[in-house]
Parts: sequence; C-alpha cells; structure tokens
Amino acid sequence: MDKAQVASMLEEIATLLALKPEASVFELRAYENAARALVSVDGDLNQLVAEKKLKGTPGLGPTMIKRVEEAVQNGKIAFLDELRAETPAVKLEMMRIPGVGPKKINAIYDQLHVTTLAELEQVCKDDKVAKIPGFGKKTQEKILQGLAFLKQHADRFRFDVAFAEAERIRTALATLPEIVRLEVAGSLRRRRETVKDIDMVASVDDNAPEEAREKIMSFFTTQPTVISITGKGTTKSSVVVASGIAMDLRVVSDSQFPSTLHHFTGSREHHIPLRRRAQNMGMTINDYGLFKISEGKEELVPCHEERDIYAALKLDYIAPELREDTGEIDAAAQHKLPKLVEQSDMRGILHAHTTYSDGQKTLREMVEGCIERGYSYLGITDHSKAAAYAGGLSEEDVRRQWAEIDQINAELQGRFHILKGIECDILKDGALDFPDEVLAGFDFVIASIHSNFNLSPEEQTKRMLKAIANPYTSIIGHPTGRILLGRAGYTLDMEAVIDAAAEQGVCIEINAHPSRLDMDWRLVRKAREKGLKVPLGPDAHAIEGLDDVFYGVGIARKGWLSADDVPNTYTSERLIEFFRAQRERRLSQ
DNA sequence: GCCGTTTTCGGCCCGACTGTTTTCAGTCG
Repeated sequence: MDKAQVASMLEEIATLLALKPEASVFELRAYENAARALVSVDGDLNQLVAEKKLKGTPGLGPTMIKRVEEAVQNGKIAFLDELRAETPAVKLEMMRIPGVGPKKINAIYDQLHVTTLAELEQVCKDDKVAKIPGFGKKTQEKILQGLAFLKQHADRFRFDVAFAEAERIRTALATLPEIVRLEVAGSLRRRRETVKDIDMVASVDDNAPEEAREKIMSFFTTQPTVISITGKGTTKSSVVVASGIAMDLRVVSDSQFPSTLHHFTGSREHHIPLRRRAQNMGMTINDYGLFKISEGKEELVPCHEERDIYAALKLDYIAPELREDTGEIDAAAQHKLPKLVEQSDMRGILHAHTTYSDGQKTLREMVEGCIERGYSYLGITDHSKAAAYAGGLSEEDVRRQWAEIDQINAELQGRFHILKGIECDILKDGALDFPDEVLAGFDFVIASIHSNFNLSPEEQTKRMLKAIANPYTSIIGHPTGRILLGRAGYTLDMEAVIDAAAEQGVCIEINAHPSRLDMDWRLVRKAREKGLKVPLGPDAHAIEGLDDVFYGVGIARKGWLSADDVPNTYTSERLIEFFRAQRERRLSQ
C-alpha cells in the first residue's frame, strides 16, 4: 500500500461523507486535507508507519494517522468499508455530473430511487426530475446534457489540446480594441498535464460602456471553433469548443483584472492557505481585490498586477505553475523560491529520432530544424536494435550514423554540434541493448523501457535499477512509460528509482512529448530535492516535434527546476564535459 | 477531524452564478 493508494482511500471517504447529509463539512475537509498531506510526505509509507513517523505532519491528526496505519497494515479501512456499504454506487457516479452535487444527488435518490446513470437518464426523459421540489426543467436538462458529456469524454483533456484551443480564441480576442488585458487562467495557466476546461480573463477600461462587454462576449460566442453556447452574459460567458472542451470567458474592469486573474488561476488548494495568511494579517481576498479590514470596514489595497497581491501579503511572487499548495507559500515567505527555468534558457535538444530509426526526417533535416529554432546542439538518439518495431539501429547502423555526424560536425564547426547519442532499450533483465564497447562510443546514452510492461512492480523496479547501475547510462528516458489519458504506465517504485539515480549521478528526463510528460512534475520536485539533473527531451520524430520542448518547460517549472537543474540549458562545451565527467566518475567507482 | 504568539474550544476561504425561488440553496472554482 503506497501513499497514493492510501490518499485515494481518504479522498473516497471525503466524497462519501459529502453524500451523508448529517456529516460535518469540516470533517470531510479534514479527510481531503489529510489525503493531500499524505501525498507530499517524504519517504516510504510502510517504513513511516512502522517507525511511527507520521505524527506531527500538518493535516494528519490522531484519527487520520489511525486510518493510515490501518490501511497500511490491513490493506483496508473499516470506516471506508462502512461508508461504501451504506452508500449506493450510483450516488458516487452522479458526483461526476457537472452542476450536480451531494444535495441534488440525495434528493434525486430519495425521491426516485434510481440505481444507475441509465435510469437517471430515463427519469429525466420522463420529466420526473423536474417535479422534485427545488428542481425544475433547466436542472433536468442540465443533468441530461451532463450525462451526454460524460458519455462522450472522460472529462479531461491533454494540455496541448486545450492549449491549442485556448490560443485560437485568445489570438482572436486580442484583436479587439476594447480589451485592455487578456490572459488564460485556470489549470492551463498552471500548466497541468491534463485539464478539465479552459478559463480566460479579459479586462476593459474601468469607464468602458456596457456595450464594450457585450461586443466582446458576442465576438467570443461566435468564434468559428465554438460548437455550442452554454451561457452568455456581460461578465461571464461559457461555450464548448470544437474538441469538446468547455471554455469560460470573464470580462472585468481593468482595475480588478489582477485579482480576477489570480482567483481563476487557482488552485483552490493554493488559495486556502493564502487566504488564511491574509486573514492573519487583517486582510481578506476575493476575486475583486485584496482588502484591509479596519474597524469592520474593508479598504481596497491597490494591486496593479498579480505581483502586488503577493507583495501585500509579504510574499515573493509565486509563478502560476507553482500554485498547487506544495510548499510554495512558505518558500515565498522565506525568499527561497527558485528562479524557474524558461524556454529561452534552452540551448540544445536531447532526445530526437531520425530516418535511421523511426523518425520522419533525416539527420541533416533535424539539424536544420534545430538551427532555425536557435539551438546550438542536438543530441541525436535513435532507437537501439531491440526496438525492432521502430527500426532500431544495429551496431553497423550506429557506425554509419557516427560517420555522418562527424562529417556534419566538421561542416558546421563553431556554429552547431551534434552529440552522438542513442535511446538504448532496457532489456527485460535490466541489461542495455548494446555491449559496453559500443556504448563507450556514444557521447551519452538514454536508457528506456519499451517492452515487458507487465512485470511485477518489484521486477520492474529491479530492472530499472540495474539499468541505472550501468556506468554508460547517462539518462533514463520516459521513466514510467505512461500515456496521458491512454495508459497508466508500468508500475515501479519511482522513489527507489530517483534515489538510485541520485546516488549514481544518473539523470532522469522529462519526456516533453505532450502525450507523455513523463516524469511527472510531482516526481520532478522530488528529483530536484535529491539533486538530480533533469534534461528535457522532446522525443522528436519530426521537425515540429522539436517544439514540444515547450511542454517540457512547463513541467520543469511545475517541478521547481532552475536552468542549472536542466543540462540542456548548458552550452555544448559544458554539456559534453558534464557527460564525460559523469561517465568517468562512474567507470572509476 | 484539525488546530492554536489573543484560542485546548470554537472556529474552519469566499463570492458569483444558476435555477429556483420571492429571499435562498446548491454548486463551482
């Protein structure tokens, strides 16, 4: 039983408590808090429990510790089982319908006794839901729409999909002279790997006439990518865009813009301690501003930018990517936030493929793509021979590629440099796919798993640890193999992997492909704390794939990385020396 | 259920929007 598993059990308790009319909302919140507290605790949970080290963790009181211990020792929590037993499964399913919460669920259940979502759909169609006191036609229609939406989508979208939709509309809106400031907010601005919807905030001049807002909203709701309008007013409008993502636009007076943007950027988890801090300082925050409370009256604290809000709370500016309540507020108070890596820090590409294996472009074309984008080096990493499905390179292919690299490097001397790399398969037993004498010829080696995903967690971890122990391994590629919204990835003990990599001085990449974003930012954070270097790999199979670095930068920032934590921000000379020293140190161990 | 430089009891973030009502409950972020 690991932390994530126990945390999800605590979350389930919170949800089930929400469905119990007599339960206290504060008890419920205590379970939510405990779940999050547990995830961010350091160390192996079994060991923490055995050594009684959970005591003193904020958010984990005596009851919560008892629940966690029970989960670890018995694999279950009796209280959770009790709640499950007394809660019909359909109530949990109904929680996923937008606009439907515990109160409505209980009312529908008590009055109509539905046992499945299909039955719920039927009683809506039979006009029975609208007749429940406090309900009406619109609520019934909204439930039907929500059910249809649930059927169509798993209700989350990949970052890149949502980002592209948001950019289309943002660029269009930016042409309106009425708009003073315009920003994407929400989880998209925080660079979450998947998002539920898109939030956008625009401002108009404080003295702008009502027509200005109306014009903006009409323009917004008639964009070509809008497939349906779910709400239209002068302060907020909601639409669904082509890929099925819901999108909200809020229009506020420019003086309110920083507060509104901040509010809708979230996260909710970040805002809770921030508001508590404000309260302790005699202030209050809402989406219209920051107010000083004196003698019962609220006095606006002028904020021209988001930065001013944090400054008024005696905090360094907290970048949106960090607003997840994972210690950023304390760090900001103590001036200990890192200077986050930026796209402009990136000097070269590590992890790209060519026509030698499964890439679509030649080595030379990939080099040209890098030069056009202002990069000064490319670490080329085609597949090794075990990846037969991807045209993995034989030793002979490798030597042929090295010859071409030497030739192009000679041509481009002083302007651009290609590093000889390989994405070498980690075989089932943890050995690498080339013998040492071949591996020694590469400037660097990315070791990745592409087969045997279904080993037991123990075996998979052992396999990965063996690959890390190989002195020629420079970087571990896409460490969990997950495909966002597609597959979970192989199960292995990532904390053990990070510890081993830290001990041996091996890097773990952030695979920047938007369907992977692997390693996960929560793990990046842990890797940084252990002192790992984390390169960004676009895993490009075509020229445009080089641009995926952008997604990786977002994840690196969410993992609190600075430029110095990311080797491909180094100059090519420094990077080559970094890999050389890494190998020398490991061979001498 | 958790927590404490005003507190071991009495708080716990806050406001808008929607849909239903005619003054408000529920949901959301």
